Amino acid sequence: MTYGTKVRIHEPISLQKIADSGQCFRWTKADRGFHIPHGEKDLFIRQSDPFTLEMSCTEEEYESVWHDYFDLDTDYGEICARVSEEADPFLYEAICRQRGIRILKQSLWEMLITSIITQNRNIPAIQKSVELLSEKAGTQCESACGGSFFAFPTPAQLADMPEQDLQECRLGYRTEYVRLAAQKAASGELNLAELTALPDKECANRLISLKGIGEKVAACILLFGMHRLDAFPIDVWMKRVLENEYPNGYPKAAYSPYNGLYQQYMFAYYRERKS
DNA sequence: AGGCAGGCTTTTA
DNA sequence: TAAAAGCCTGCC
Repeated sequence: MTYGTKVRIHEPISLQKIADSGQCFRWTKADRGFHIPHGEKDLFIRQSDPFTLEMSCTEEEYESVWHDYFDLDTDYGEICARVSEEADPFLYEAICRQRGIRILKQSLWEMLITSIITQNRNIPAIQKSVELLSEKAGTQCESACGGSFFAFPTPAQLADMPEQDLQECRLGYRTEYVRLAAQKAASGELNLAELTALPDKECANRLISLKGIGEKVAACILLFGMHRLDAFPIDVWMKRVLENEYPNGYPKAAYSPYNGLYQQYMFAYYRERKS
């Protein structure tokens, strides 16, 4: 593998922390770095220090695709600096420890399906299902390494999967949820462009009207698929955080419009600390 | 109306 | 055997 493009960025990033943060399920370890499928392109990336990214793509592709994928135009330092150590020592510590996390700009469709799949499952199991779906229904694409990889299936590809193939993706009772969402997206009944135009609350409600999507999954889709940084998913880990660290209430209003971003630091910190 | 219990596929620890 | 980035249905 050749890493032809080297970029210096202005604030620290940690690929490892992003990989562990539970927002991407197709990253795999490769060559002291990671392999990342994204649409019909893929990337091999590694870092020699917190400010240097080495990538397999051309500079042009970095500028047009990957710079945005890693959300490098958002000033995380500024957003984190709003949190006061005196007022909120727990969040402050979480941010210090998890510095380098970013909210990736992944495909909305892929995040919609992936988020449905996450319910009641652990991360290795989620990764396996997403990979199986891609292998069985996704387009085979040419990889930057010379081999090939499978893109995440489009709505039509997913909707057209033979029953047998879909069953083999180990989705359990979520199989029906995935199929229904794919059929609606393929038919146009669910229009992702229209969804994107809705304000947070309406957007979440539209998603919740789909079978298999509740409040938590809808929040994940907003945060990870639409980059709505205020969306605040409360899963079992965040429930523990809120109960144990904020017995007198969490100052959600004060942290708008970045609740989702702060949540990501707390989620990662608490999970790491307790496991 | 809104809250709660029980069930759900499969994998992992 | 229980828990896992939860949601749905039925019941009260």
